[in-house]
Amino acid sequence: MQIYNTLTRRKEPFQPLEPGKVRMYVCGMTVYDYCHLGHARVMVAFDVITRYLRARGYDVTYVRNITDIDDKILKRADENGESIDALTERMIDAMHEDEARLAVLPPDEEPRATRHIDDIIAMIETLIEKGYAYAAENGDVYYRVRKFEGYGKLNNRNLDEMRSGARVEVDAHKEDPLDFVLWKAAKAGEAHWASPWGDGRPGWHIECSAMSKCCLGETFDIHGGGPDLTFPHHENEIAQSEAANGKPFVSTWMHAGAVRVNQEKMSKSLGNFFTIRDVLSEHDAEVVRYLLVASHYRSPINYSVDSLLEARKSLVRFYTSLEGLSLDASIDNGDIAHATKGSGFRERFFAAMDDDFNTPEALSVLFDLVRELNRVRDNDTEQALVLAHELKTLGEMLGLLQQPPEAFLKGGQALALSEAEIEAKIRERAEAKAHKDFAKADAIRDELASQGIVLKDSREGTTWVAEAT
RNA sequence: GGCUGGAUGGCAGAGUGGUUAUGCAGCGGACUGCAACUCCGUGUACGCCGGUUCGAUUCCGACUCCAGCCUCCA
Repeated sequence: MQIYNTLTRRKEPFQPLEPGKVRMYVCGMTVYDYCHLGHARVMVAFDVITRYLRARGYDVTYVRNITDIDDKILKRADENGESIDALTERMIDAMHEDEARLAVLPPDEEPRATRHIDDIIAMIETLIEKGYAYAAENGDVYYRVRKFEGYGKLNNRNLDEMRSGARVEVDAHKEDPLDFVLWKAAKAGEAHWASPWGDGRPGWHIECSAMSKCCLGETFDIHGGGPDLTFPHHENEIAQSEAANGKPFVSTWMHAGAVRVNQEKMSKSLGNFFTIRDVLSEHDAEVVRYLLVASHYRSPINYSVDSLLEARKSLVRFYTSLEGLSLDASIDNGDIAHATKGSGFRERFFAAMDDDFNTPEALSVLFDLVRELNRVRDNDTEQALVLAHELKTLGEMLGLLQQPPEAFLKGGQALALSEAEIEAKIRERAEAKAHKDFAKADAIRDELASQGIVLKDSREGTTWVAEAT
């Protein structure tokens, strides 16, 4: 396998520190608001990565943190007139709901900043002891950026150049404008924890250094996150962890691409974001997931209703080919391996995924598989079943194609008629057809079509599908 | 200004130093009472200018444009 490493800016052969085992940390959400599609992208991308690594036989430990104390949280709780706990619990529940609907499997651990204050304080103390941090008079503790030799290596940044054009906050308590805060003194009435430097709360970056160490150790395989975290967040994590531990922090840095709207990054600060729940109130969750998987995880994707409709059409093709084939456990896996031998779909799928998780390429293999399946399904049911089973198995590695086909094809749209009413119309039309009253039959079909219901006649009878609108 | 990516056919989106991506849409055919689904066939492509090469969309350099980061942001 090879994976693109942000640190070296190239694809590298993937070599876990411990053979057969992958330890991965992904920066999760700051829980002061509902997740938007940008968050969905990161969740889905690393979900696919985890699923595939496991399918590949790795024992994966996937840790994704929750930032549950932070300036934005304090502000929002205050605005809402609710407690910090109430706000963060509410948002964490919402996040779990959202990801479950998107078929994102839960990470193995979800450490929360507020539950690791001791680890955070311990790490800051180590940094002070080693001369990488200093406590200021106001009770803040800062990281001494110039002391860390490798600072800027993740982003290819030069400290002196940063200084000139930078919009770095000037703070009288800092020795150097580039220094960043590790511990923030609490103002009167703010949430706080006791520390050697007085009451306060952790800075944003330190929690990930402390929690990743706690959950995965001082050095681990993969660290991931959104596209806007490379600087300063991940750069600062490297500085903190490597200075404190005296060891390399992470082998492979992975960053997802941005979700855009009208060619502009979807973000909180631009206010152009769509929350996951808003999108899911109008669109099938699997369609949204498909949209995210249909592009490579590092490419930017542009969000639009048109792109969702296209995603739906692709899924319709997949599910249509699976429709009517009963896939139960009766198929023996050994038989499948034998029967699909030579077809090469699985090999091609794995080859695509081995190359930096190339999901678009992997999907193209599945489309080829579908064509083959449709070709054989009328005269070789056994082979069709084998292929359908293979399609579902490979689809699962992408978190797709696990619904009953009929459920997907008939659902996802708000229909004006109930299923029973539709069935009644179909019977009425069948009767008309039997009497060669094609005008009436066509009228019924057109009537249903106008309500987004497409009829499909076949030898076995008439079925229907909800059309994307 | 500095640092990253990117520019592919009507749209979306992979990939490759010389050979079909794939999906949607289009066109022709098969199937169908007519359709839908499906199958078969088919057209349209690699930002611009140079260089390397027998040959470049693919490698190198310049240019133009786009996006991201440099401030909280996934």
